[in-house]
Amino acid sequence: MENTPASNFLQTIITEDLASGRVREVVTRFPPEPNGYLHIGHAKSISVNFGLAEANGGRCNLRFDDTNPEKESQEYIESILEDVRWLGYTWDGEVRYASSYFQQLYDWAVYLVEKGEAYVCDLNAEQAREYRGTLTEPGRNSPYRDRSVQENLDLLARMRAGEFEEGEKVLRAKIDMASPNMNMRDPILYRIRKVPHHQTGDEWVIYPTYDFAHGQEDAIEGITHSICTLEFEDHRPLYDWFIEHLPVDSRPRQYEFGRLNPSYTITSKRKLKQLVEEGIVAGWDDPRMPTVSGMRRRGYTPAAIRKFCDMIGTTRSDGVVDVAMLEFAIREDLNENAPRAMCVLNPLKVVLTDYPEEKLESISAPCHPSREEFGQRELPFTRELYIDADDFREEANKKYKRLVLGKRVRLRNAYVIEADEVVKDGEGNIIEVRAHTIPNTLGENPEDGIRPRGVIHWVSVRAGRRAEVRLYDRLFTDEAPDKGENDFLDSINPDSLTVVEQAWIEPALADAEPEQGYQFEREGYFVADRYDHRAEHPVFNRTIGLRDTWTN
RNA sequence: UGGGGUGUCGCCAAGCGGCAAGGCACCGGGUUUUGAUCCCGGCAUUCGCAGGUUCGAAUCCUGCCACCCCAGCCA
Repeated sequence: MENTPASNFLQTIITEDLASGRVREVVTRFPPEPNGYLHIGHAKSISVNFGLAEANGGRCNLRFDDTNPEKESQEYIESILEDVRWLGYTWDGEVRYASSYFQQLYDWAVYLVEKGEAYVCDLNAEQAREYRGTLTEPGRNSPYRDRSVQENLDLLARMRAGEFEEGEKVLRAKIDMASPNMNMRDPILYRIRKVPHHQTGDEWVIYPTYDFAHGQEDAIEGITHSICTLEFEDHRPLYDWFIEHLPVDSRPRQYEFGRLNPSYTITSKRKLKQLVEEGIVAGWDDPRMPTVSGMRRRGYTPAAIRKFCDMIGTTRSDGVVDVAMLEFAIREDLNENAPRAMCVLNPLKVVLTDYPEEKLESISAPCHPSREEFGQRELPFTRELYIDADDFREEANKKYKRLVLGKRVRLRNAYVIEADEVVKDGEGNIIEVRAHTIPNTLGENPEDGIRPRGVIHWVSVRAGRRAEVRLYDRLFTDEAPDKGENDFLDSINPDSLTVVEQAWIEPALADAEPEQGYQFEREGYFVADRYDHRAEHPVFNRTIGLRDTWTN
């Protein structure tokens, strides 16, 4: 995998650390909590963490930060593993779990208690909030702050033994209730949760908080650069506090970068989960979802996602990235790598009156306009064809480069035809166009010098196959569905999915492998649905339309 | 009225005292059996604002403004 030596502030830090000898090797980690599916924002984090390790000859771990069993599940673990692999990354060694360090974390908690730097607090959640103060007022010390080491040790052991109920007691670090940084106001290290954990079962009834766990997990694994997003910046002093006050044998450092916010998209796990649970989308992997699995099903490729992550860069500024950049990345990949095919989405029958009824001609056409190695495919050509209804008008001005009554058009990869008359139903709708072929125009221009006005795609009525095509559009109509007071559900795009039940495809397409991407010429990029596509019932999803610069 | 951040073209983003890279988008033109691709060309006398230092500033200093994050026993 080519890795552009992405120059960003993190690489600068790493380069200096390597040069100064602060670290001998770069070790990063991607630490998802298994409480939802990975989305495009995670893809950026993955790209940053694995990318930096790779670019510097280092390693990157995959570690589940599973410290809150209430919200986590094995299903999420499996989806995350699959997504990271699909994106093309290989983590160092085995998959890690924060939960496998629970005993070590507990021992360190005991260590802090023994040093008089942590205490068991009996304040309930509401009281704790009151004691914590506000952004502008300092907090007050908990009345339980000065318990003896002996008592704290006893209480902590009993918390672990399950002698207290949830919410009754917590273990807190003794730092500074007057700190302007809320995170330093005696943060909670352990809380009681009498729920089974997906990895440790019922072994524990107390669980460490993110703050008490994350840095130590990094230290245990020898992480040199612990990279996270901006909202954790205020936690860094606490992260460092634990590393300094605990007998850990490695000194990881935390660095933060700006989160990815694509326009017309939401990346809040909570809200994505809501879309799934309320049935607004078909699931976490619905092609309209910004999840890795959704994008996969939509037809995005790992290469395109990685390219996009490279394009947007890694900085500490917080902005909205135009989804057009993501769309550019997938178009660029598919333009280069997707075989071409023809599919008529809105069929209108054309009868070539000069073409014999029984005749079936097999026309060989290239699978890609510039990559010969893609080979050729056979296109059956017959008297009756389907073209797209939008590609025919009874009359039109010169700017309309398609079929017009009395005019000529090139059938892609086949003959030039000329429209002679239209057949309408009782309501005046055009139901058929009668036309004739211009002789010797297969691969040649008309001998009379009259050039066709354009090129349109087609599929044989007799030899073509019916297909279901799902046309996806952006899920939200608002550029920032999440912004300020906006309720993201108010800007759901009612037309984000249009199912075309009777599209017509060239026969070879029925045998497409699931997940194979194609360019349906003049229409866009499509992918054979990962789950529903079958030769007997072809199903294609529109990944993204072709760039369209046609201005009326 | 606390603390932590960020402000360079519509969007992303280089730049780190020597006189504004690149990409996306957009706008022209050329090629084309995809109104696609490709190819050429255009697109910030200006870097949130105001002062100051300097021969010289987006880059240094001062002040101001805007936006983001923090008061979960979530991560």
